[in-house]
Amino acid sequence: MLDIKFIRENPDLVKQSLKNRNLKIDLDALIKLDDYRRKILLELEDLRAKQNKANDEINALLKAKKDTKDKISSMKEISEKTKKLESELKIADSKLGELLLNIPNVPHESVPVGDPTKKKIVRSWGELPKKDFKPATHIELAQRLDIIDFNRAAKITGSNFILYKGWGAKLERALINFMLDFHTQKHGYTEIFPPFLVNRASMTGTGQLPKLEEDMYRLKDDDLFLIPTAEVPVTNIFRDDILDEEKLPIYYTAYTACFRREAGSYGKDTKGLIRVHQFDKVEMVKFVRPEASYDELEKLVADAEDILRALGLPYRVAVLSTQDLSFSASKCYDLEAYASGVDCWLEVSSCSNFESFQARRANIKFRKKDTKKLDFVHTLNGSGVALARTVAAILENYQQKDGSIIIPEALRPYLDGQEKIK
RNA sequence: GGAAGGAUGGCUGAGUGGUUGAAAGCGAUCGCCUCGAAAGCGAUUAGGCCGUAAGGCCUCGCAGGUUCAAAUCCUGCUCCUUCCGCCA
Repeated sequence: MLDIKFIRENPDLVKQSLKNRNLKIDLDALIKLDDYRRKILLELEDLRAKQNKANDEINALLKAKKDTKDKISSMKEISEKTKKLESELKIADSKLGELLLNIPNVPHESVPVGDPTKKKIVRSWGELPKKDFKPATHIELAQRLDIIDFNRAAKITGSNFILYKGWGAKLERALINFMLDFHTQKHGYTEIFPPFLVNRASMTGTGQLPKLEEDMYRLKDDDLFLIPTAEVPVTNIFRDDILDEEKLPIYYTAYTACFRREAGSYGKDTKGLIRVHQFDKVEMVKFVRPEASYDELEKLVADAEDILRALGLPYRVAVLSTQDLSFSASKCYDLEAYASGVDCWLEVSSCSNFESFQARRANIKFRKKDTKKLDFVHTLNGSGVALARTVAAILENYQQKDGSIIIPEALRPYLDGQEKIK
């Protein structure tokens, strides 16, 4: 979340950022509430100071074995006033806290302003595959090769779930291992295997709650949530912690399944692997010094790109515009892999800098080496990369005229040295 | 799921109503000593809010309550440990 002090001191900047995100939030009401809160706080502190003083006096009287009756009875009134103010303050605090939790991060100045069409392609890599036949979609290919069974997944669970089978299941597992090995061996990440269920505090820490509760799978009896991304458990590793500056930057990578209700997105990309309720993803998460976070973001994107290059998937990199930016992010690059069957650029990675937004919510600090003072870390995360769509791109781009799939070389060591799925 | 015990600063741990934001020890940092180090000695060593500052206020797992006054008493909750049960 944003620092209330920052909002108070930069109201116009925050208002402009809300406008750029196309959100209508009454910031003046929030500032007014904060004024009220601070006024009460001042009064209350004054009363408490009186109480503390009186306590010392009563104590001194007791020590001197003198009568304390008058003093105590005169303090009763103040005690009641204090209680009243305390409850008023509590109400104001919780209202303000709620409002603050719903203010999104301020986009970085380099982020294009406007609706999602304003996103900017900053670079691309690879040749679009040219085939002398009409490429099939991953759905057709998967069914023909009997490596994904959409119908039985729907029977077992519901629509938009995936059941991988045979070489499909193996391919999925190979991709996970390949990506984890790549990031740990070549990019210096430490591997994490976190819980797939998290509590409310964790979901609030990374910014999914309170705004996006209806997009999450929730276990009502236990008030736990299925993670929508490994970002949630991995970022929350350091919730309420103070890190040493020497330990920064910290790079973590984790495979997890990701669960998304995708409420309200019916009818959009609902076929095949493009939009599903459960998918696998290898995620990268960074904890860095504030000055370093934008350089780290570039490196993070490069780390994700390396995966797509190693897999030989043509892709492009886009900076998202202010209205496309997620709630907690200040800047985000999307990686889009081209898939020839559906003839679409598929979003397979989102790499974001959250600056101190998540760190403030989750209370993740570090102690500066020189001044010994505390400051919030900056957090970043990026997919490296999301699997279902990547599988679609691999199947479609590597398909042969006979319907078989050439396995990208980088994956062969993970697939018994096999060169083809047929 | 049942029973018992516990949660205090970076760590260990004292503290059962008022001078305790908190003893003591460890660790850490700085200084003295030393050629250098160890040992020893001395000092410093929680975070947040308000304030230019002086200073004030808050915080002893969380939330309520009792009281003039709560780390300390009461209630609820969360988490941890141990034992039993169940279980991959």
